[in-house]
Order: sequence, then structure tokens, then C-alpha cells
Amino acid sequence: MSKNLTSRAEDYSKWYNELVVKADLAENSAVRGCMVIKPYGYAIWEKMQAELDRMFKETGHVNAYFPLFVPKSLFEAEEKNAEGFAKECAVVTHYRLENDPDNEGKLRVDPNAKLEEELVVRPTSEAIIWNTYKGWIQSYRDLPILINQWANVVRWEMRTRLFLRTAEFLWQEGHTAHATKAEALVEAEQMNDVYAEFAESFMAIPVIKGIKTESERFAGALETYCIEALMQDGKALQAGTSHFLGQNFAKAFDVKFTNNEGKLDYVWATSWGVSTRLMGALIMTHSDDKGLVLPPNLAPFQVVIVPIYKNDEQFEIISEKANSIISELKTLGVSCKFDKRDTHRPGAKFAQHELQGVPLRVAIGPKDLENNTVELARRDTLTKEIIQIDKLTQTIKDLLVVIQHELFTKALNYRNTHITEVENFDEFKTVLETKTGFISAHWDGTNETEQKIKELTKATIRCIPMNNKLDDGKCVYSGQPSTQRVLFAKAY
RNA sequence: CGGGGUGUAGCGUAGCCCGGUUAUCGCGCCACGUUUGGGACGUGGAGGCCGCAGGUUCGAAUCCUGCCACCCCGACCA
Repeated sequence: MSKNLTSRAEDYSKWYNELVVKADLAENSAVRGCMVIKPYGYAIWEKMQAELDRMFKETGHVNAYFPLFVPKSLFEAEEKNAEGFAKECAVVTHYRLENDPDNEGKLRVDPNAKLEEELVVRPTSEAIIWNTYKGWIQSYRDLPILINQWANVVRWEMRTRLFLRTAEFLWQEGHTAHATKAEALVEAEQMNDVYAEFAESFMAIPVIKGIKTESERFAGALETYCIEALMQDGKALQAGTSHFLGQNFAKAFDVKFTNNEGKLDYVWATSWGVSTRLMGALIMTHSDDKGLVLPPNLAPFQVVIVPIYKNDEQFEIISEKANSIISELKTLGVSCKFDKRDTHRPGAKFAQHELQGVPLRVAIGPKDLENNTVELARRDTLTKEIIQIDKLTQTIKDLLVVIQHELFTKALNYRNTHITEVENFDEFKTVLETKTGFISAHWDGTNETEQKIKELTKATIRCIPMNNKLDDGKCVYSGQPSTQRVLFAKAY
């Protein structure tokens, strides 16, 4: 392992890839486009899962699990959805292998074991779930259904990148069924709000809530709500989406119910999801050239204690202090690891914990034993201070809150200073090339203009912000009248 | 999938153009000793189907063909 990361300025993309691997978050696997999520990376994902799961349950949802495979006939039922995902589906066609008669010791697919009907490995689960819901819903009394599932999905992407775009990824997908359009709309918007709240409070990532234009909408949705974040390199990242599906899936799967007036109607639907892509967002929002920077609310452990000693006797005394600090922190709800490995020297441990983004580091050495102090170091600012040991745990508790807040504020400042209003297309292109970030511009509302801008600049409309203020102007590209500004950016 | 690039020890690499002794160097790894407040030092040691499969040749890391993986740029996308 070489000592230093490639810097962000030198090669942002390389920096990201090296960081993911060196911080021990994930690595590429023997399977094309699929990653191995390593324990440290998975621990962060588990923290995200735990918070999201709690938030879903607080908003009335329950977890369930549906099959990995979707029979092709079900998959194709909702045409737009099927069409949207068709190009990236893995398909199971056989169910057995046999010894290859022409190739000793090798196996081949048994040609006699062809499936009657191909099975699509889910790229998303609307089809199998709505086919199931059909059997569960007869009356308005059966509604709403508010289900979430934690699962893996497969989308056969051409170009993959650890966490940001892998062929298989982990996510959660909520699938809800409602008696009225209004209720489904409220649900879709509510879950987008939940995502925004999670991103900001736990990941310390400021996000813009908005709706997608028709061309960026989820295949099969009538409206897609989203949260958009801005990465340090000025590119936008879609961090979560929540879809109002109307009655499309109910019609495709014939899910009707009798309402309280005795009339038959199709069920209204939503679906919403966030994925391991959030790991990518987390990394690219806060980390620096020394490695990962984790917000305290998601760090696998928030504090690490590194002992510095010259002999066993000193180590014993330090261990005792460390253990009492750990138990005090535990009662304050702070997680702490004592790095007592005798195989690495302190400097190596400092470097490793910085690389892995541990928010606070406590070093205890001989000088501290004399003075009853410790050295407390912040990962985010890389600053250190000597503090009295009896003030330590409360200081840590308070500091973690400060760090969480400051990471958010720093990211928010960056984001806010990278939303630029432009009035014409030259300005649009200049800002996109030099300053980067979001561009707030008038758009005539047509798909043609959107596609043309994408073609010319690679920038797409990330979203139309929620509660966007109306503002008469002229489309930045076509010059046609426009009633509001929308946000453009180059995106991941 | 289209264009470009790269695959040599766990990692990073030299050698490849112009085929020819035992494949270079650094980091890491192992043992012992000395060390420990920012990635320790010394001595000794282990580790290689030179991405995979064919071909050319007396001889291939080196030349040719195919395949695979990864990186960058496109199209696609959470």
C-alpha cells in the first residue's frame, strides 16, 4: 500500500477509487461490475440502514421480502417500466449444469434444462410486488399497504464504479398502495422528505428537493421526486428518488378495489428507494486528500484511543484509563475503539484512522500520565488540543455534535456558492466549464430544449426545485417564455 | 457497446520497441533484536503459470491472434 492518496486536484476520479479501496470500504470482485463491500464499509451502510429503517417505521411502514426473480411475463406487464429497464436486465434461462462431455472437469449449461419461461433478475421490484398486491387488495379496508424491502437488485451497467454504479447494488425499495390519488401523492412527497432529512441530519449532506422533468422520470412513474446533492468536483449526484406511480401498475396488474362508495377503482401507487450509492455521496461530499471524513452520526466508531508507551507498565496504566474513558463514553452514547495493537506504532495508527475517517482521536502517552491530560484530535479540521482528562468525555460528546454540524455547514456553503443563476447560453456554458456546480436557468419546458442542452453541454436538468418561485423570463437556450428557473448540472 | 490506455510478487513498478544466462527496484510480508508523542531502524528470509488461451520460433514477459479484467472518454443509468 503506497502511503499517499492521489490528490483531488490531481485526479478526482482516481482519488475516489483509491480512497474507497485504501480506506477498506470496498473492492472490485471477480464478477464484472460487482463489488465486495468490506466490513468497514458495510458497517457504515448498516448505520445508514438502521437510521432509515427507523424513519420508515416511524412513518408507518413495515418490512417484507419479495423474490429476486421476476417471470418475464410479469416483468413486461407495465410497458413503460419494462421498456425502461429492458436494456440492462440479467436473465435466467436455465436451471441446471452438467459435466461437459467435451471438456474434462468442466461444467456446461444443460441444454435440456431450459426454463419454460425466462426469469428476469429484478432491476427493481414493482412487477413482482404489484402482482402480489393483486391478491391482497379487494376493499378500501385493505389499504393502504405501506411496505419496504431491503434487497439487492441487478442492473447490467456498461460502466461501473465502486458504490456509484455497480451491476449489483444494495438498496431499499418502498412500495405502497393507496385508495386515493391525493394520499399517494402525499406519501411520495413524504418519503422524499424523509430522504432529505436523513441526508442532511445523518450524512451531513445538503440536498435540494425537487421533481424530475418528464425525460428524467422513473420508467412507469407519473411524477418523480428526488433529492439532489452536489459533490466536491462540482458534479451533481441523485441521492434518492420517490415516485408517484398513479394507477399505472394497478392497471397493468389489474389491482382493483371497492371504495367506500361501493365503486370499483384502481389502486394508487408509490415507490421510493435509496441505495449503496449513498456511500459514494458520503465519500465525495466530505473527504479530503488524507482520506475519508465521516460524520459522527454514521461513523462505525466515533472515537479511537491510541496508546503511546515505552514499557508494559505504562501500557497498563494507559489501558486502565482508556477502559474507563470507553465506559464513560458508552453511557453518553458515544462509540469508541481502543486501538491497542502492539504491531503498529502510533504514527501508523494516526495515519490509518485519518484514512478511515474516524471523527475524533484520543492519544494518551507518558506526558499525559504526568499531567492528567490527553491529546484530542479532530479528523475534519486536523486540529489537536491538549485537554484535562476529567473534561474529556463531555468534551467529546459536545464536539461530536459540533463536527456533525460543521460538516453540514461546510458542505452547505460549498453547495450554496455553487448554484449560479445565468441569463444566456454563453454564460451557461462558461459557468459549467469553469465554476461547475448547479446552474439555475430559465427553461421553456420542452423535451427538445432539454435534450439539445444535454447534447451540447452534457448538463441535464437535475430537478425543478420544490416550491419553486415563479419568475417570468426567457429560456436560456431557445429564448421562449419561461415561468420558472430549473437546476442544471453535470451529473454522476 | 464504440474510441483510447493499462495488465510483470499483496501493492506500485523496470525490462517489451530490437526474442537469448538466475525477471529489476521500492513498499508491504515473515524471523530476531532495538524501538514507540505523526506512516521506525538494523540483520536475515520468503514470495512470480510476466492477466488468460492459442500461435510463430531452437528459444517468448518481449512478436502475432483471440479472450478477460481494470482505468479514461462517449452512449446508458440509482
